[in-house]
Parts: sequence; structure tokens; C-alpha cells
Amino acid sequence: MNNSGYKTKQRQAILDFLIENKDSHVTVSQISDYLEEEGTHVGVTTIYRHLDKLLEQGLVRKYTVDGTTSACFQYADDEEGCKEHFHLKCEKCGKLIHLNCDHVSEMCRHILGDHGFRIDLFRTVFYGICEDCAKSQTV
Amino acid sequence: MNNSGYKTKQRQAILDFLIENKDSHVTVSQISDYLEEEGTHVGVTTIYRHLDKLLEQGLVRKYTVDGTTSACFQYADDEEGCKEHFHLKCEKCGKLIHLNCDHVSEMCRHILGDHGFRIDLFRTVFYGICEDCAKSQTV
DNA sequence: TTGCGTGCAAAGGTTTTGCATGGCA
DNA sequence: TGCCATGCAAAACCTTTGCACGCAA
Repeated sequence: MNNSGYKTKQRQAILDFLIENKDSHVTVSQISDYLEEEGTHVGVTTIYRHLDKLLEQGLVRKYTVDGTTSACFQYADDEEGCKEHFHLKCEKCGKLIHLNCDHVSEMCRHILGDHGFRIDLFRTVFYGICEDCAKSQTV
Repeated sequence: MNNSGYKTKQRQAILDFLIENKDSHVTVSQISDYLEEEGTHVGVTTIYRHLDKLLEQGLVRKYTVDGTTSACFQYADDEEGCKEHFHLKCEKCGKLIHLNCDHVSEMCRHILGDHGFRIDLFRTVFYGICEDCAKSQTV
């Protein structure tokens, strides 16, 4: 039943990094760059292959964020909190804000209950203008 | 004030196809293939460039759908109201739902008030699964 | 005629595949 | 030892850019 294959240092390094960053999402190049800096070189081929396996096992999620060219991966923490994770993307400065908010979670349930639409939280991005940019713009 | 440029048969052919398929989304290669079959060859470069312009003008929307590698485009009709309501995009059937809902508007104000983020309603799209697809999927 | 529009080719970036070697069990 | 894992190189894609030519106004 254990289909996770051999225990190798590459697999562990990738998994460690994903877990370490489970509150946000990372790209393959980010994983690659980080491991390189750590002194643990892992070929991108290996990273892609492990991510594919982890996807099948449901240990990570894959999604694309509008405006980016590469896929994003995030460790799939099965515990409560992580499913209520939203993204706010500032159209001005490009900043990506990770938002945990009860109001938004509730709206989500409302849309499912009253409109029958199940929102994919990991894929949905709110576009707009962040606080900092709004300030500097108004001036 | 008319920034739509010259009237060319390529531009018209692309626009026609988008309008014809305004109920779902299409990829660049689908546009290219269709026009090729129609006997109207249009280079992909031209298609990309027109789509970029149409995006700027707000005449089309751009999406990414999980499982696909290429971007999806959809004609944006009824321009008016779209600045005042949300959009739900079904990842299964491609349907675009225009949602007028007080709950959601309120959440919008909450995000502006408590998180300082002004959501751009025209650009923001909620990805997910619509009621019909959810039913047929569960069987 | 003027200047944008077009399309080919090439470049840039991400992801996948082939194949020989390396390493876990 | 037997296999899967790894990583390099190359291929396969999607998208963008450079440049010369075409065409709308």
C-alpha cells in the first residue's frame, strides 16, 4: 500500500521544502533554486517527477495563477485551516497576498449552499489594488 | 477614441469565432485550427496580438484551466453590468455565470474595509464546479 | 504614402521524454 | 542483485520578439 517508492534524499529535500512553505505556493524553479543554495542539487526532471507522484497521492496541489507562466505547487495539508486560503493579487505591484479570513470562508459556503457552485479555493485569485498601492496612487 | 486599429479580415475572423463561441472558452490553437479549416489562414502571432488588444479593451477574458497548458479566452459580452457583479467559471463545462448577490458584495466591502484591498470585479473570476456538473459527476 | 498589421523564423521559458548511470532495498 | 531513481540532453509545447513585407486608410 506504500506507493511512495524509495526513500531518497532528493525526495525528502523536496518534501521538506514543500512542508516548510505549506502556507504559500512554490514553483519548480523556486524549489530548484532553494535546493541549489542549500547545497543539495536536484535536477528539475526529478522535481517534476516527484511532484507528479505527490499529486497522485494527494499530498500536494497544483494550480496556475493568472498572469504567471509556471505552475504553482502547495503542500496539501489536510487539516482544517488550509482550505480557507485565498489569494489577493495586486494588479499594480503584483504582490500576492495570502488571506485567511472567516468572512470569505462564509461567503464560500453561501455560494455553495445558495448558488450550488463549489469554489476552488486554490485556483481562485482576487484581482484588485492593495492598500499600499491605493495610498501611493491617491497622493 | 477608437483604439481598435485597422479593420482587417484577420481581426474580424478572430472576433467572429470568439463571439460564435461566447458560451465557452477557446484556446489559441483552437482558433488557429478553426480558421485554417475555414480556409482563412491566420498566424498564431497575429492571434496572440489581437487577443492581447482585446484583453486591454475588455472585450475578452483570459483564463487558465487546470489540466491544460495553454490559456483560454472567452468573449466578454454585456460589458455594463460586469463591473458590478462577480463571475463564476466552471472548470468542467466552461460555463460563465454572472452572479449578483448581496452576500458577495458585502464580502467585497469587508475586504476593502478590513483588509484594505479593492477588488477588481471585472477581472476577478471564481473558479470552481457548477451545480450541473457537480450532479453529473457524482452520479 | 504612412504606419499599423501580418506572418515567418527564431528566441525564451516551462515541462516532458530518452537513455545511461546511480543508489535503495 | 534487481529495480527504481536520478540527471543530463534533447524534444515538445506555448508564447513572445525581431524583422521584412503587406495592406488599410
